[in-house]
Amino acid sequence: MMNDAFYNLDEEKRQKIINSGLMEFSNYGYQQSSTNRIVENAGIGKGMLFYYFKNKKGLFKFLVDYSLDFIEEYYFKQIDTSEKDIFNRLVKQAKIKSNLMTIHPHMSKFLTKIVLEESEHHYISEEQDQHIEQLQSKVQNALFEDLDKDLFKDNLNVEMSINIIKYSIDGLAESMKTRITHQMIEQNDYQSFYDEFDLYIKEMRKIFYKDRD
Amino acid sequence: MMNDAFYNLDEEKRQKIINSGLMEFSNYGYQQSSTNRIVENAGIGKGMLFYYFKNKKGLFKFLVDYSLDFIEEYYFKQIDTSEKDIFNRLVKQAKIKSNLMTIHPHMSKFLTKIVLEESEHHYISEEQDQHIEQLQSKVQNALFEDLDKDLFKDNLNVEMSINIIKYSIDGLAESMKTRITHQMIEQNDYQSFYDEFDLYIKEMRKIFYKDRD
DNA sequence: CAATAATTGACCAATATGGTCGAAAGCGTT
DNA sequence: AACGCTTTCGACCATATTGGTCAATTATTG
Repeated sequence: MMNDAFYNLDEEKRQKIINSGLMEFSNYGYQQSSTNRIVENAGIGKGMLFYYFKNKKGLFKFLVDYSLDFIEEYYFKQIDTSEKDIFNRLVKQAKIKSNLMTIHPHMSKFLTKIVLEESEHHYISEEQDQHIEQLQSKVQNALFEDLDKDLFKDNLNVEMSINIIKYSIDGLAESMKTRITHQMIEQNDYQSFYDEFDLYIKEMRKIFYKDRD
Repeated sequence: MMNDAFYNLDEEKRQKIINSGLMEFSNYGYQQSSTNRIVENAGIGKGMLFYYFKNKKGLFKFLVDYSLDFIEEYYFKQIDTSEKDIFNRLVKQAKIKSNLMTIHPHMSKFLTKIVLEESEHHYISEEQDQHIEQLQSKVQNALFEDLDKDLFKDNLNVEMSINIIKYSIDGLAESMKTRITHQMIEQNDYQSFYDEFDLYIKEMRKIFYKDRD
């Protein structure tokens, strides 16, 4: 599936190739993706792609494995279920997600695509499919397992409340993503977003959690 | 942009062509879309597409106009701002959305694409761009204008609450979309979803609105 | 310097692209 | 049936793109 040569490449070049592949596949899907564009964006000669990976399918499979392994390493090693407060946990998770975007801007979209789109499944092996399922249930656990339900107001349905909180934070993060301006990226100034985010968390604590005594 | 002949087509055929176009463009974006696939899915000869519309760009522009007009007609004529209860309003809006999916399964994705994706904007005229903006602000109004804020609990920030409610309903609808099974579609049985939806609405009323006396 | 590894891009057959056009078919009028 | 007009088709076109190959070149190593 992958030549040793690729493994021995210097990290910068490897990452450039990986990023180029992730971007292409996440933008176009497997079929419509072009190996020509991939090598162009990666800044390597056409031949190398087929030297490192024997063909297009080999590259795709490698990227699936790479992404799954990366997420497992990067994402789960940072989340601890000892945190019993759902807000702390979700905020931390949102931060991890946003950090991931700076390291691997296209991995998130790539993974979403291979998980959701039926058509991509033809190019994913049985093992990889199992790996994906296992990962998904791990996410579910990491988010909802072992929370302190006593923090919630007594009259609330905790499970529903947790979902409402999760949807809200996701929606809020999504809304912020579309509201980011070029100026903010250049100046690396996301303070107003952090502030807004904190305000919402505070408001939701007030809504869902018992009043502090 | 469009031949009269297309206008005089019988409705079924017209819709098949429109749907085929919407599907293609929403799945692949303008550049990657194939006129060959469009005519194939529409069940017409290649020549007809360029007889009705003079070229690919003409078809695309027509679809943009058609979709914007359709939404304006279909969507806004159904929403009334006399409804002062945010939940009633949002639930109605969710229903309209889901009805739209049965009439024009790909229009929603098509519109999302032309609104969000930078690349598609090259193929959209100035007028159309203005039409889009105007529509977006109308949506904003239709959702949030003229609500009865007294229904909310006194200690809540109403604006934030409304956003939380909106994100939750969107997230819930999205989650349900992915959980739909083939079986359910065949049997046209969405009762369990309606029930679940109602439960969430009831819970959120409890959370955000003052207790009934 | 020789052997080996890494790298390139011109090149390939195959396919797909947006678009054309001549021919045929339909259809209403005379 | 003969006419003119509109519709319809799909073979066809030049051009571009596809995934993939490979002879030739350059770096690296022993």
